[in-house]
Amino acid sequence: MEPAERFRGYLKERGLPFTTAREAILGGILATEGHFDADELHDILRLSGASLSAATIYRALPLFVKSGIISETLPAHGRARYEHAWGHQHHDHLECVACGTVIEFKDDALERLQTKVCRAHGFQPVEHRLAIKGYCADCSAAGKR
Amino acid sequence: MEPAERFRGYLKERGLPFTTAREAILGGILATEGHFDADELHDILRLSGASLSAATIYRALPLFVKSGIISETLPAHGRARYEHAWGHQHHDHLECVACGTVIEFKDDALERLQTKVCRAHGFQPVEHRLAIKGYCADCSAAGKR
DNA sequence: CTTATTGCAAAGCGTTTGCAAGCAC
DNA sequence: GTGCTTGCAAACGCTTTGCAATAAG
Repeated sequence: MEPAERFRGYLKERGLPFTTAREAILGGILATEGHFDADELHDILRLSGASLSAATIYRALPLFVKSGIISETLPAHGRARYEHAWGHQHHDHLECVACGTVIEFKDDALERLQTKVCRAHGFQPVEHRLAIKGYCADCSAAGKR
Repeated sequence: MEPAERFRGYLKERGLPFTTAREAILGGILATEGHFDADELHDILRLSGASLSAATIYRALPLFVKSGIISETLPAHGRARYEHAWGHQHHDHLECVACGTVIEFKDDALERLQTKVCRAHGFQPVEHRLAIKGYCADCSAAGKR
């Protein structure tokens, strides 16, 4: 199933309208590759001709999260950040503190160990988030550290 | 070395005064066991008789972070959070979404695997943060999930 | 035609900052 | 005394919300 299809289905299930604003925002989200925040999304929409108020974007974002199209990531600089979730399996992040690049990775052994730690504490995990900050290969080579 | 000693040393190194306000804030921080945010710290100080403005607390917190007494943790509910760092080795968190309890743990195998993942990506880690959200043993037993 | 959405502007919230008065050294 | 700190209140940036007008089904 495609994200657009899924989103329309989510709205229909709840009797919510698929407005032109929501259509534009969906397009804006799908046009981004990586991570984004509300303001960056607003800029993308402005550039693509759609002119929506910030309020509309802030009101729409939770719908996209609940429908599983995107998910919230760790906030940066005091702004909430989002990433694509639909069709993307769980992954963790390597964040370069010099250039801001985010490298996504997934390691099964790491996942298994986490499950093990949870079990040892009688803890029922729901989700987890691992972010490693440091210097990417390029910045490291360029002596930026 | 004790935290108080360390903090005074940090100030002295930079020719900064150890004011009564900073002394009170230091006391407030040491009086907390777990994690806290600026507002909770303010409350603790109010209860212990010291009456400081929020601005003073916000201005002091970076000094405590830089001196290594505390460190910033993942923000929650839009507020920056802190935890004791002095004398506490690195650890990760299990956060109960039902009762808010934070269980700290450390797992060497987990740490080693992370280092391995970084190496595989030519990434130079500086620090990492792992938070697992879910239900603690008590809440899980109480059927809160 | 009914109900939810939109834009606008105002309010909220945590955090930061300018300025005059007040301590630490 | 000199310089950094403090409190106050105003300013800030991100996000939320009340309200009247508007669009979706």
